Amino acid sequence: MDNFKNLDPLLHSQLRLAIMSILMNVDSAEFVYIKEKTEATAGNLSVQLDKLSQAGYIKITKSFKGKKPLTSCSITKVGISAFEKYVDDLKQYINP
Amino acid sequence: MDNFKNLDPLLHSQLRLAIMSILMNVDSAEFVYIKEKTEATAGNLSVQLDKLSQAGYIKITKSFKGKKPLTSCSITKVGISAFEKYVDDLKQYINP
DNA sequence: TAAAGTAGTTTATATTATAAACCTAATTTA
DNA sequence: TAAATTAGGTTTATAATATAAACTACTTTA
Repeated sequence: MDNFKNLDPLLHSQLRLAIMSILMNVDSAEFVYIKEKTEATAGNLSVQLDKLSQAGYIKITKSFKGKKPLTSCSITKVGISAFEKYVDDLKQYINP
Repeated sequence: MDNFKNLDPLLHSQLRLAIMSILMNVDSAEFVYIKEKTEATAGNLSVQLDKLSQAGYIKITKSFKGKKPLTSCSITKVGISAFEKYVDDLKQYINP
């Protein structure tokens, strides 16, 4: 309980944290839904989803809704663990 | 309770958050003490303390301990409010 | 069929964090 | 007492990160 634990840099980012926060509470979410909830630009969201996916924190499934592309995201077990650890580590910073 | 609040970018940084966390719990702290607790390099610490000071979140007092320079830091009222707001905003991200 | 819209991705730029190099003064060692 | 070492920083250069602008590919509407 002495020094500060390093916060997972992948999660210590407002947008990625918001994405993970959403995905913690749903089975899966579509690109457009996440975009609206986070108020992120599509470009930024695309990049950050990719990073989370690269890390294995989320799973991205590309399909079609009718004839339009549809990107769906869901959190993985690894992602859940990482999120929980992040929250736990963070407590050290925000509690007296 | 719908969309995500923006997290104060000045506080949403591991090192600056650690600095503020320390200063929330003491009257004042010396540069070297903060450096040890946070395990930051002196250069990085110097820069980040300066940013917090510029924002009015902390007060930096430069004096001498014997013949050596001594930099002391303390949190301001503005800093306390900002920290508390940050923690509050953050809860939206980490609670279900 | 031209213009506008949807759902994204790629790439260029701005911002931020970090470390390396540097400074000044004091102290120790040879 | 000259040279190296240490303390306590600051400044500056670089690496990493976030963001927005521009672009792609396809679809719908006028």
